[in-house]
Amino acid sequence: MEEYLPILRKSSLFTGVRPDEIHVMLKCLSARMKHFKKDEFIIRSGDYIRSVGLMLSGTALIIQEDFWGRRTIISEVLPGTLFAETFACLSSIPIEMSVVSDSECDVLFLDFNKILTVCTSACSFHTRLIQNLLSSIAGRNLTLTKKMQHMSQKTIREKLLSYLSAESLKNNTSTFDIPFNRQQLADYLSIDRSALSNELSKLQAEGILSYKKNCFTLMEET
Amino acid sequence: MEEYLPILRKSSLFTGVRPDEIHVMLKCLSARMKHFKKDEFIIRSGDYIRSVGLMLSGTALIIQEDFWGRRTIISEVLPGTLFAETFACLSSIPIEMSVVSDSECDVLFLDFNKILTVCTSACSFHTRLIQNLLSSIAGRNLTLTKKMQHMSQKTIREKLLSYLSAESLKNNTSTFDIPFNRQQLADYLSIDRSALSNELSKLQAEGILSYKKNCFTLMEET
DNA sequence: TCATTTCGGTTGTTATTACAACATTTCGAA
DNA sequence: TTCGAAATGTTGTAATAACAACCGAAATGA
Repeated sequence: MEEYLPILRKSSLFTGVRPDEIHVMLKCLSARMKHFKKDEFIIRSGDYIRSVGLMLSGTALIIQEDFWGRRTIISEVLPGTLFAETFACLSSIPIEMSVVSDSECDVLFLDFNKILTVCTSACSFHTRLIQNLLSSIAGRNLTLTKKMQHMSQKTIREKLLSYLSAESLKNNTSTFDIPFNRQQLADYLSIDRSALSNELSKLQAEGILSYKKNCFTLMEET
Repeated sequence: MEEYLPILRKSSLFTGVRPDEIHVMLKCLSARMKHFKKDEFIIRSGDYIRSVGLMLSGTALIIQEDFWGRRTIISEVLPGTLFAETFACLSSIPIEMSVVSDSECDVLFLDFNKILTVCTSACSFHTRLIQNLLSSIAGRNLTLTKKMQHMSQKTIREKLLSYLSAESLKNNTSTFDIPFNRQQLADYLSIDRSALSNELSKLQAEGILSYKKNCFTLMEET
């Protein structure tokens, strides 16, 4: 377990917690580690979740199956990633996706109720843990809300302007870098890459914005 | 304040809390009520939020402005609605939307840190409050994730099947009712209503599904 | 009951997008 | 520097969607 301390320290759940405290906390939370071989179910769709998972080593895939059994990979779980928090918070709803190991894995499971319930005054760190958990979920919330706003626009042009406008406001400047290359941006907005490039050209030609590589400038209305 | 007890009881924040307890809690949390006239800022974009808001009476609009100053209404805040939770959790990030009263309003503000920090053993209800807050945010998270999965599909057909498949799995049956009429479903998926109807017809003709009003049946693969 | 409105489906036209194929630029490694 | 690979931009075409206009059925309510 000791060996995974660096991973734990970097995880969103334990940010701001001193290494020596983490040790005490794991005891207090009766955390349990479990080993998985490749291609085992870590969480099975339909389960009722009472623990959050924290990937210590190895990788897993979050997978969803539709009515006809077609599988979609929702995301990858890398070391240090917290997963299943949402369904741990909503323990009355069965989880609608599976987590399957993609290599040998060590996973730490933390009982959700123990995180919530303050045990003794000595465990003051509970507050911090709860804060981190809330931040983690709220952060994802924010990410999703933003992406949704862009994606709910009808045309590629509107999606682009919605995204770039948000980036501009976030950075509080009309000139800014974006963290995506063209293909990544296209994937993020669920559009075609070449159509994206094309629309960018048009926007530039019309004087609505200008760009060079990943650096964009939005123009004030004339 | 007394008059608003029914509203508070119905709010997601106080579910599971006894009416007499709510009274004590409000004191303990040093909740403060504020009155707004129509068209006043309840929360201003760029603010750093440290309290969650709970609408007691009246309605407000959550509004966003883009780079060019174009306004979009994100949602409506009705009595009993909790708002600004996400940014209260992420207090280091300035809020990117404004809340503006759409009529005379009474709003209850609850200090976020006081909700998180357990004060005395007598205030055991903190745990419940935190649980409710987590559930609220996690619930929205789930809603957003689902919608995102449907919306990120490229064609209307794929969006529809993604949505219907999810509904089917949620209800654990291949025949189920959906809570939307055609226009609402189209709005939810950000597509055109007539195009939606059209695609439904085709899907039925192809024997992939059948429907009658809001009742749908998905067919097994032949 | 009848009148009216709302809702869902259909069709044709136009606009937008995806896709493929290819050109150009950029960048890093040999 | 030169070469090759990856990223980005451009263009044409086919597929798809939005939009408008319309019809009929169902719901509503006077």
